[in-house]
Order: sequence, then C-alpha cells, then structure tokens
Amino acid sequence: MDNKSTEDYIKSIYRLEQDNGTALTTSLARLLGVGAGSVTDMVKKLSDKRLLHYEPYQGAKLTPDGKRLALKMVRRHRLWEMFLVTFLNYKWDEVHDEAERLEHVTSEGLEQRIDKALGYPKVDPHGDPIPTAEGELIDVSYKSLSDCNVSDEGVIVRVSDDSPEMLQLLTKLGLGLNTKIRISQKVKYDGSVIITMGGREIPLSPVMSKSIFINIPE
Amino acid sequence: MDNKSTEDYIKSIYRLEQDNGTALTTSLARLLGVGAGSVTDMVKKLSDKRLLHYEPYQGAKLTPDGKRLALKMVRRHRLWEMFLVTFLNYKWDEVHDEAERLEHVTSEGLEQRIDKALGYPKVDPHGDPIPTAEGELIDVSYKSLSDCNVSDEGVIVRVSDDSPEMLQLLTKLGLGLNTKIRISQKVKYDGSVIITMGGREIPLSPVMSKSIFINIPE
DNA sequence: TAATAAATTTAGGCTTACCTAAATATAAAT
DNA sequence: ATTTATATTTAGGTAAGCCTAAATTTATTA
Repeated sequence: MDNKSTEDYIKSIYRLEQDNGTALTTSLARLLGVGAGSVTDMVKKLSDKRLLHYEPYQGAKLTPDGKRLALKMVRRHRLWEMFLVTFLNYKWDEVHDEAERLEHVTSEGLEQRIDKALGYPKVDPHGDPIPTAEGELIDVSYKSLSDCNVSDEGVIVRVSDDSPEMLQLLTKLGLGLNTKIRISQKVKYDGSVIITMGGREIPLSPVMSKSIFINIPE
Repeated sequence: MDNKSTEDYIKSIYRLEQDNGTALTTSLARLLGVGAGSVTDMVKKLSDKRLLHYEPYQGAKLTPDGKRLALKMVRRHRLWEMFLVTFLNYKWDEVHDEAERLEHVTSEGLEQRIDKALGYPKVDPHGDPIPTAEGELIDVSYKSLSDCNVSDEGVIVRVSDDSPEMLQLLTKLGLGLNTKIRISQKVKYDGSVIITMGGREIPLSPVMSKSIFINIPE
C-alpha cells in the first residue's frame, strides 16, 4: 500500500466527513477521480490498517489514527503553500498543485524546519488554518459574503482554494487577505453581492460570494 | 511506468555509465536494491521508451533523451540540497535523503524558482557541480588527496556525498569546502594521508583521502 | 407495497514493478 | 578446449491500485 494513495484517500475522506458526516463511496470516487469499485477496494484496505471504520453501504469514517494522518497531511499541504509564497515568490493561485505533490514526500524534520523558517504561521496564503504539529485545528470564526447582510463590514480572512482562476480574478480586482470591504447590496434577482472597497463598487457572483469570508463571527 | 522508478533507474544508469562506460545488470541491481531479473525487465521497458540502448548481456547505455533526463534529475537533486542548506538550515550530511525524495516531485517551474532563489549556484553543498537547465555539466578540475603528492596544497572543492557519517566526521575535524590544506605525509604502510590544516596535523584513512578533493588540476 | 432508480459491492482483469528459481550465455581458469 | 564460475535472461508469480460490468442493496416513487 503506497504512501500517496493512502494519503490522498485519507485526505478526501477527511474533507467529506467534515462536510457530510460520512464519506460515501461515490463522492469519494468523484473527488479522487477513480471508479466506485476501486474506492470500495481501497477503503477496505484502509479499514484493515485501522485508519477508518467502514460499514458496507454506509460509507467511511476516520479513526483517531486516520484523523491524525489527515491533519498531518493538511498541515504539510498548507505549510508548503505558505513556504512557496514566502520563499519562492509563488502567487496564491499557483501553490495548490505544487503542495499537493510535495506534501507526500515531506519528512517530520522537513515539516519542522519549514514551520520554523516561516515563524510558525497560523494560516496559509488563502487564510486556511494550519493544524498544529499535535493535530489541532483552530478554526477562526468568519462568515461568507453570501451569509452577510447589507452594511456588514470586515476584513477578508479566508478565500476558498478551489480554483486558481478565481484566485487570479480576485488579485486582479485588488482583493486579497486583509482587504477591508463592506457589503453594499445584495441582489435578490441573481444572488449577486455588491461590495465596496476603497470607494469602488465591486459586484460578485453568487459562487464568488460564497468563496470569500470576512471576520464576522457567525 | 511510474515516475520515481524510471527516474531512479536512469540516474543509476547514468552514474554507472560515467564510471564504467556501461551499466551492467548486476551493478544496477545492487545500486537500486532490486533483483537482477527485475532490472532486465525494467531496462527493456526503458529501451522501448527510447531512454537507453540495451544489448542483452552487454548492459545499458543512455540515449540523448535518457542522458537529458539523468542530468535533469541530478540538477534537481543538487539544487534541492543547496536549497535545504541555504534556506532551511540543513547540514551537508542531512540533505541527501531529503533531496532524493523531493527531486521526483519537482516541476519545471519549481526548479527554476529554486535556482533563482539561490542565485543560480554552480555547485551543491558537497562541491558537486549542478548541471545547467540545458543539461550541461561543467566539471571543475580537482584531485583527490590520495592522488596528491607530499607538499601539494590547495583548497577543498569537493567531498564525496556517499556517507553522512563521513561528512559529520569532516565537520568535526573542521574540514569543509574552501578549507585550505596541505599534504604533509603519505603513509606507505596503510595508505593514510596526513594533512596540515591551520597548523594542525590530521591523519586521514585511505578511503577518506579518496573522498576529499582539492583544486589542483589532475 | 411493489416497481424503479440510484448507489454500492463483487468479480474478473490489467499494468507496473517487483520476486525467485531455472535456464542460458559469457568469461575465467585449468 | 573444456570445465567452472559468474552474469544475465527467462518464466511464472505476487501485491497495489486501478478498470469495467454484473449483481446486489438501499432509497425513492408510484
């Protein structure tokens, strides 16, 4: 059983479990880009390795060991992203794929040295929190623009890392972490959100406004 | 055919071909830690991929494509070694294994950024030359201590990266790149070489003296 | 409640890179 | 030149992680 596959499965299961309470076969298959049958195979093997609990037809849930591994991978991924931006002049839209590869060949020692070189950062370039070495994930409180009300204001503290294209667009619009914005209008008709930022009015699509978070407790 | 195996075979073949003119099956097997039968299998596949020429019983020799790949891997390995030392406080005896893993997940872009961040270095932390992006390997001229004569003197420009233990010992003795030394005696009895360095006399075993090189043209 | 749809598992296969042991080729030594 | 030793190849097998299609289970809808 090889490193990369195991780690990718565990990461995906972790994400699905966070979102849906359990990682169903088909969702996993879609996320990993493999067939459903392959997932069933692999999930059984990971269950044998005590990384997850598997009940046929009920999906998978990580064991404490599995969760520990998942958080370790998330930590490595986000540390690498931060490192690439800080030391190698990557932009926030360029780091995801590189980190995806690097995370699988990162020793304990390398992880520690990167952490130290960065001054023990708490978040990655997209504002996602970096789990501690002990596997603790402190989540900051924030609210997506689509959940905000008109005249809410705050500072962008997190942006979804789902699409480089979207991140590039934000850069172009002058929006980044720590940018101060205000909700100026919510368009019922199409679900857009219009924000003001330094005097300018910027309209954001529904998807976009779900991807941007400001520091207002939910 | 996966990345890592292909790259490891090509690297090993490159090294053997440099040393012996050809990469014989058994040597390759020993270097890679696999059985001879496995090597024959794999070498045939690499031959199909036009990375090497293979004549049964005669060993393998890289094609231009194969050599290009080999030098690319050597370049990435040595850039990573330099990077780990320069940016992450690794010692020269700690970098080999990390680089061995990192080199296989290094994109073109990452390679370039590391190169730039380091200021386009010419050698790695052990004094091994770093091939250019175009695959050119400029080898510096040097001579191993065992090939030197009494009263030869110069500066250490390269040290074999074969054993972390040996590198640690050198550090302990105060010997590193750019250290100035002089051959003070060659002991016929056991093949030792005695050097002077900053007034101190330091005896070096035959193996050790084959692993240290100073800047005297051969 | 029975029929239908959707999700999941099972079964049989493929490829890659490895293994071991037997067969064969080459090289060395008598 | 023939034997002996060494190197190499061949042949048959294995484990991982994937695939597809058939069988089964679960969920939904009539």
